[in-house]
Amino acid sequence: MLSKKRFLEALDIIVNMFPEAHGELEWETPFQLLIATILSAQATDKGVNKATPGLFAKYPDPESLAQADVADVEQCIRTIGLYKTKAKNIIKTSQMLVENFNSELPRDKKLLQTLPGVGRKTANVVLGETYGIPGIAVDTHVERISKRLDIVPQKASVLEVEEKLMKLIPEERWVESHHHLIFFGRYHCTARAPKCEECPVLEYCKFGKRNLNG
DNA sequence: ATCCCGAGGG
DNA sequence: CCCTCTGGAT
Repeated sequence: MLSKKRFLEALDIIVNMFPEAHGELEWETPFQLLIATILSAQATDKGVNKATPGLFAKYPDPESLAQADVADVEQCIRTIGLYKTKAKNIIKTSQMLVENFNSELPRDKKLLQTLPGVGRKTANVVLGETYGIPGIAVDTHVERISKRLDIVPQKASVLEVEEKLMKLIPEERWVESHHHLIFFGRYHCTARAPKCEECPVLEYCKFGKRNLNG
């Protein structure tokens, strides 16, 4: 298991690899970020960004999306995976925002998660991006990197990964670190063919050393 | 544990 | 072809 000190050293190197790391979903309002993030489940941000302009042109706010026809919303987002479930969820979420939350996003993590399609990861992303509320969203990249660096057991749940990262990283760095880890996972420490042979944190990485030695 | 599910990459 | 993508609900 990698120590806290060693992990923070590796994290600083990762930060320097992608100093400009940021959220890549495109949105104009907190509501649109929420919808885009719901749509991003098991989908690439590029795929989501391709569909959301058309969706938001027709349904820019909770009021309009709350009254939308399911079939039309499905049409708008059909190129994104899991589109049937997502169409239903974003309409219902919009209805709940209008009816229960005065058309505004609840800033409370638990409350936000009462919206259909919004789980822990999505709530963390939205609250961090819009209001700067500290949190670490554990997606497929963050989970993979945490396990490759061996800061959690290979069988750890995403919640256990989140709790471990919150222990290792100072709270004021949670939101930015999340983005750095994502960029590292998306563009370097990829799932399929990770670039271990040219990796600046190889000396910290159990997985990488084993990967190169065979 | 299983289902949902299209696009892009290797 | 097979794997992966800023998961969530049952």
